[in-house]
Amino acid sequence: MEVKEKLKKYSDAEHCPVRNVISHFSSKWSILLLHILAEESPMRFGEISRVLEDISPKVLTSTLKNLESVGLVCRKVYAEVPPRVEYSLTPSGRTLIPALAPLVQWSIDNFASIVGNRGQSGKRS
Amino acid sequence: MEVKEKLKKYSDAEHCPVRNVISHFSSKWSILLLHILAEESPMRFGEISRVLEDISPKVLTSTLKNLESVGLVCRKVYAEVPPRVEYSLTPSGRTLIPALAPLVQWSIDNFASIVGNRGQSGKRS
DNA sequence: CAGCATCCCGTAAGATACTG
DNA sequence: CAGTATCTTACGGGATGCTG
Repeated sequence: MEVKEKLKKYSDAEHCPVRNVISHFSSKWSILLLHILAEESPMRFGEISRVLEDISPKVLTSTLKNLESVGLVCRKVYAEVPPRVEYSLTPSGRTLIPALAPLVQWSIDNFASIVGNRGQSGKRS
Repeated sequence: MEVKEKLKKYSDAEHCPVRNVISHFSSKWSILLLHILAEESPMRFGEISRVLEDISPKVLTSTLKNLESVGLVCRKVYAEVPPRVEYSLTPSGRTLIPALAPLVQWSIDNFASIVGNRGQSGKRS
């Protein structure tokens, strides 16, 4: 198939798998969150909050909900007092991690050159 | 290193390679654009516009600039009348494509289940 | 042709306070 | 503890019109 045809087709977000999928975990914390859960599951809400110390509960909630809605994360509620909720990766979520690995590696390898002299030298806001 | 330490470190966007890198091409058209240029380089501004027919010049410009600023795309201006500008992937940009491939594949494989019955059946706006 | 300038909108994301 | 509610800001993205 012609490149142009293919891309014309994928210009429509609804028909582009990559965009459709990426859009779901390209939010600020999604990938980080996935990797946290990949290495340590299950985790409780508060635990995650403590690790991602800069995330607000609201954002964490929405990020988790988003990931849950696309079946990457599993949310398990325990009817206890005090309440306990545990998050973990779904099988589907687990398969995403290795698919992401090369990209992560690339990012690490190219981080320096991408950021240029930022982050490399003493630059810290 | 402890997972938590690692993630605490990466919570700061500036120290997280993945987020830092991904943030640059997680915009709506970036990946599509990269793949277009991966298959057909160089391309002129107008050519790209025609392929990505839904993109506005402004957004295309900013997307290209963004990709250029991180060294993924190369912009070549020809001092002619009428002006001609050609865009192509940099070597760095080319290495990104294969790193993205597994993710793309994963997206394709999991597209259906992610979107659920949307896009599968007749759903079209 | 290849943009830039400008205005507008929707949504991600942050801060803060409150609750089952 | 695990969120929700509300407000506010920042930015991506789109539309339109203009220019070197």
